[in-house]
Amino acid sequence: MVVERLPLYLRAISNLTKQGREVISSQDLGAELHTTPAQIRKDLSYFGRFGKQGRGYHAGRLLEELRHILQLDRTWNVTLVGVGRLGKAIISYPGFAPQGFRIVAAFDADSRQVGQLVGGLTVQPMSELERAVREKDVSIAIVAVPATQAQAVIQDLVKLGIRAILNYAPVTPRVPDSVRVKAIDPVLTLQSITYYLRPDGASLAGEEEQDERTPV
Amino acid sequence: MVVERLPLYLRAISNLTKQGREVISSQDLGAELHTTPAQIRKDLSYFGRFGKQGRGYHAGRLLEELRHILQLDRTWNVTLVGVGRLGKAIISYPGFAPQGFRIVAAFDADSRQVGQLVGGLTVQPMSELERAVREKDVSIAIVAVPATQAQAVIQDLVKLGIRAILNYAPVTPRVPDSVRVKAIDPVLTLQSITYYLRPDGASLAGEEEQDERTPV
DNA sequence: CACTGTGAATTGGTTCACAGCC
DNA sequence: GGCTGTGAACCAATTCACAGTG
Repeated sequence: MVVERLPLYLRAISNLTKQGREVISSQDLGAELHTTPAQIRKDLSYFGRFGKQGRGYHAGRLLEELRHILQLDRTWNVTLVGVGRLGKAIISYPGFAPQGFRIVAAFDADSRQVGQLVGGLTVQPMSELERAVREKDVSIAIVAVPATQAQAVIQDLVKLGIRAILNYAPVTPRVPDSVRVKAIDPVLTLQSITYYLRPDGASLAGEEEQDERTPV
Repeated sequence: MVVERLPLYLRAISNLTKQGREVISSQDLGAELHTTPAQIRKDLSYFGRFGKQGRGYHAGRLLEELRHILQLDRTWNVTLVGVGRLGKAIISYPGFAPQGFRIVAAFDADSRQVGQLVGGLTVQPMSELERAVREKDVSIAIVAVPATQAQAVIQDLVKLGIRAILNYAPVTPRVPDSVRVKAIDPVLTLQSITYYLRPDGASLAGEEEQDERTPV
């Protein structure tokens, strides 16, 4: 839970830095992300003492500390499995690389996709997956295959030693505890959002806090 | 929190139903989603008494109840703002319609996009947004614009009476409490996942439970 | 004097365990 | 006998409030 918020802090600090801020307080960060300053101080204090009483946090220092904690002070090679419409959009998404996530190989079980050039990568057959994971030091996989294939693909990935999966398929796969799976499913997200769209402000059960959960 | 899990239950029940199951227990659902049966019973009991002691839950009945609770027993008109690469992928994604989410209009501030036909929709200029929201009874918007424009676009949407936003832009927008925002940001997701990818099983701070957060 | 870091208090969420019913 | 529904017990997360410090 705390860890899920750190990237948000990272982003906010980065924004404030771009606006020229050198020193920022938990107050500032709270305003940017609309959370409470106490929450932010508690979260940060969980990992160390990064601030100066009476002043606040040095933006550059805090940025580096957080990047280090999250292991974002290196690049990560990522493999993509499933190069359908969604997979193609993912490969072409320009937001990963600047944050140190490089998609270094793409695979598809459909032979019609194999060989195709997508976003600078040649789509490879699944049989090449093992070699790529081994040779390119890949520990993160993005799964964008149809639901029916997802569990099998994920099982393969786990067998090859993948330790983290970003799962776009609408399934809840079974994986060993040592593997982290994060799901991105806009339909699921919309399906919970509608709960709150009642005519007035009526609620069926006890009211909940606004959440704005970090993704998918 | 509970509400975020209901769509997952919905999906699991739907799967089990397709496999021919008529009656399902919290045990079954727990196995499918790997959560504890107790969690599932508690969650469901929060909204009513849907099961039969000694038997379990009637799948069809439970499905309908959950769909009703989440207001998924109707269709929802959705508008999309931002028809760049990401927006185009969203429009073309075939997963929304079967679940009752219909993208009924698409907008872009870039005049080069306007007029284009994407996934059966003609991209409209932002000036038409107000009319569309009013005439088509839209209460959900999907935002897929660049970060720089996101806050302004979301402010407009709120002003037009939009009550829920699925936000793909990498910003944490400020909205009134009455508006629900859910973010989908794969980069943020990857940035927290790397925390756990330490060489051995080492951890910087207290170990956390696996989460597999529902999306984004 | 402003702001952090943090124990203590509180709130919320999950798990336990069992009474009640089919 | 099997399984739900639910108080009670437990555990986790957030908020409070203030001592300590630059």
